[in-house]
Amino acid sequence: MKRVLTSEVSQHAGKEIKVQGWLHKKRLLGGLNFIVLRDRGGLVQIVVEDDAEVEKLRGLQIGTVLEVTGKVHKEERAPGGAEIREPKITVLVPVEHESPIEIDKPLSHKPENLDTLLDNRAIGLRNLQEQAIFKIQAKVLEAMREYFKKNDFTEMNTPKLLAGATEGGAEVFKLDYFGKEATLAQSAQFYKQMMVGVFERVFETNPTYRAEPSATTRHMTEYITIDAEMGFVTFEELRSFAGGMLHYIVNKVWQDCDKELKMWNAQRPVLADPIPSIPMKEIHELYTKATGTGTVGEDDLRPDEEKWVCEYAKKNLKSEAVYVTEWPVSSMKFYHKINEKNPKVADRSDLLFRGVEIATVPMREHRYEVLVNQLKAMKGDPEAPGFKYYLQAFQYGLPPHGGFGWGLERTVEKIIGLHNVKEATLFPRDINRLTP
RNA sequence: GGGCUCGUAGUGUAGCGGUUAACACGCCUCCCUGUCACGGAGGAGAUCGCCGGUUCAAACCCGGUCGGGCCCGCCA
Repeated sequence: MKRVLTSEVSQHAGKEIKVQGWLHKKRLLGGLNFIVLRDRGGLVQIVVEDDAEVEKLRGLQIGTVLEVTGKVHKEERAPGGAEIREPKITVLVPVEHESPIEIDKPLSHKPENLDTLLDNRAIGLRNLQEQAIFKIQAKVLEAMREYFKKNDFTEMNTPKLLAGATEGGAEVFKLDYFGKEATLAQSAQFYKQMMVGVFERVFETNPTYRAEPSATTRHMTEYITIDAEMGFVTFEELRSFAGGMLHYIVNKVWQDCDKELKMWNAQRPVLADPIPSIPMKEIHELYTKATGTGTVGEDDLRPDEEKWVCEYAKKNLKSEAVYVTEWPVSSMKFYHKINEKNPKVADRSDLLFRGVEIATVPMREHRYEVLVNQLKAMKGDPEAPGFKYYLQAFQYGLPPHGGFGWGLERTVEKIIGLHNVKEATLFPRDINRLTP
């Protein structure tokens, strides 16, 4: 007999079927008993009246792997409108140990309980509500891929084992590479720019590694970056493209993930089109005026300031996402493009969404000589292995281009309304966690 | 790296000097023919993170230590 998925059981009313899955819940009432079976399609209720069948489950815990054959009945009182009766139960894999965490009701996501949640991840993820986070994550990725493909991007994969740091700033992980020192990629930056010379438009969705000793709700040492780069593009076009992607993601997720979003009571974000922009200087002034905390003159936004400006944009600009523009050159990377009209600022925008930065969206300096000079000015050696091959691409012709690095887990966290990026990561890695 | 906090049955919490450490969920036994957070009766399960100190007496106070969390810095 062919296996039927729980989600398709109701289509087999009146027929004998076989289902396979995990014991999700036992409700033993006595003469009439209900067990709930979970498979990739969801849940199905099985009514067990035969004592001998009930007895097969004695001592077996949630998680036990079962095969059940029985007759499908349309039944209004059953969840999903159908159930399996007169079952013959076969225990495929008995589980005798009690589950370390419960999987049939919402798990605690309180910060102080995160350790339990993550230590028992393999079991906890069987919880339907936990699964929903990652179905939404998969949908976000699907939406991004679709959006890239519609815009004629080529998907690629660049190496994560590197000879040297790809850019200044973030700390890198160092490791032994057959006696030489290698690093883990802290960004696909250089490779995606090189690939502009090949495909014009490229993207990848791969891990990024940062050895930052950060212990916050927004940082991990390994996370997925959606890296994109496009040639022959103006700053305005680039910003419009990235903003369009957030719109596309939200539309897609709210179209396809209704059930999952409801499990978390996720509220659809209000987004203006185009995503509004506020220069950093103006944000500092507004924030200082509103809170009394003096940030005027600073070359970055404080975390609290990022939250504040998102609230401000929601209230005044009808958008829960906002671009921070006109970044001072004092905090720019050597490969960023300095604004042609105002040399005090770089052509960079950070996309803030519901209080956190989810993407950095800058233009790159594409002129070889200018780029080398900017590198040297920041004490970089153009001959170093980390830079040499990167610069080669420019020497042989790269058009004006720009791109972005977009944090997948932060995006999912904020779409759902979670409070820690680790909640939106299957097996998070941070300064305190390397397992499971 | 700095600051502030928290470690009590499998899980989530209460207790904050004084007999046997309490409650909920889960687990075990029994009852229960429409449950769906089933209900009812009973039961098992905790050297109160660890080490030391103060005290007649420490889960509780003090010091140290280990492990978390949150914020800042840094970063996406």
